[in-house]
Amino acid sequence: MTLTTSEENYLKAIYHLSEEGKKGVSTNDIAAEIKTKAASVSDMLRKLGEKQVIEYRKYYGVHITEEGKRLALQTIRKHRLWEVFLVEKLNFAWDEVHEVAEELEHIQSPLLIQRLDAFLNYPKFDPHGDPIPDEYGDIKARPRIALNEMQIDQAGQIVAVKDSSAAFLRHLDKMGAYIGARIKVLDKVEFDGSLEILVDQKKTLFMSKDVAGNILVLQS
Amino acid sequence: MTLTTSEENYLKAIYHLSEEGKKGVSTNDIAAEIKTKAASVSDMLRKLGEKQVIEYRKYYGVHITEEGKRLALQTIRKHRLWEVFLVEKLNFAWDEVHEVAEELEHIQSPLLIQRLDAFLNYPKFDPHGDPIPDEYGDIKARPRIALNEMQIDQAGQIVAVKDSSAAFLRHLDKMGAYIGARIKVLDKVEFDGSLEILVDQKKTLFMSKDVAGNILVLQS
DNA sequence: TAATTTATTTAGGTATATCTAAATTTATTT
DNA sequence: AAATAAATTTAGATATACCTAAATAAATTA
Repeated sequence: MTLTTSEENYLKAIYHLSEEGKKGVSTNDIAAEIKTKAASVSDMLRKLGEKQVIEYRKYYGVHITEEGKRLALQTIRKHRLWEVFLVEKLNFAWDEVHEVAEELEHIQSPLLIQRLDAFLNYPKFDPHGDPIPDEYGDIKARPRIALNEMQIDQAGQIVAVKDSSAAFLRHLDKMGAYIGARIKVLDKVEFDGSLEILVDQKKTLFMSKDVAGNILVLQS
Repeated sequence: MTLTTSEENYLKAIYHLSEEGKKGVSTNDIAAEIKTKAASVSDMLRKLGEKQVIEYRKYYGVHITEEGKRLALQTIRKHRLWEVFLVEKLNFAWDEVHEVAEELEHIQSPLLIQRLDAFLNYPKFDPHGDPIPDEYGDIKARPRIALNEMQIDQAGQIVAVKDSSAAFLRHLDKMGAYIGARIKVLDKVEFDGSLEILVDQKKTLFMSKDVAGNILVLQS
């Protein structure tokens, strides 16, 4: 079973949307994710349904099949390995890699990915802290908590963001935080839920509850 | 001006065919090079003509324009840089890289290529000994020399054969030589012009002037 | 030079992946 | 439960990049 670039992109979007809620994924949600029109999505869902990578019941959304999940995870694996390469070897900033990885992930060569994985020393997480599936699609989970849910005096390391848009990543950088930073919650303001954070044991900064809710921390 | 993947492939083929003979490139030659049908080529030539990357006169073949040459050289640059990456960093054999590089060359990101170039330490030649154009399309020529024209004690690497018939390649193999082998000329016999060659710093062999004349070496 | 062969182009068709607009189904209100 | 709103699908177009078969131009041969 081989998929076109476009089919891979749809399947990846469906996989990501499936992970969020447990229910079926809607046509409109997919259209928003892919930045295309609902009519185009309907067309593609019929095709993906015929290829058995999703279960498609007209008007009732889709569920990804086991085979679909396997294929989506392979694409995700490639995307994240390329991101590691771009950041660690080519000195890209971690907020510059997404678009290029979006292209690189569609290169078809199992040998290439196998060798790239070895060259990068079998990384388990990408520069955004997201786990890299192994060649069988297995993911090493790492329990993460949203920063706004941490208690005062708790410490940890920023490992991911929920919304990884360039805009948000830039904002994070501007504040003085970054993925990989070691942080500690100094205070939580009762009034609006905002937090005072110590970064790398030297810099303190304030962030809103919403920003903190978008940051995932590995507690230590 | 941006070209589609397909347009880039046609332009690259036209560039390569242009380099061989100085005359216009024919529709059928392009079809053979791209492995497509003449009718498809005619369609594409009209399009490339409109984009001014070739001069197209119906029934009389095409000539590449300066802009077309510039774009073709950029694609060739990307292709060859990726080949270097695959061989030097991912341990691909030099004869395994072409297909993958054929895909990688179409990734659109000037920054990526700039960084890749730096990461590879600005290589001037790819693993086949072909020169890598710089970002302005300038090529550092390093003419390949026939093995029988080398001087005693000169060293290099076998990068190609003029006659690539199965019979000749079998003979080469039987002698203990192969494309990619590092060689050194130990002696040239005055009597018949035959040569004594050291292969991979361990094995010596003799070959006739005619055989040596069919082998192209990249001097080091 | 006329006839024939070869090369090339045009005409018309297929498949993918989009789109807009209209039709239809499902969900929500009143 | 009927009316309305929202979501989704279908119908019909467009663009790319192919294809085969037919038409036509150019080159070659008799």
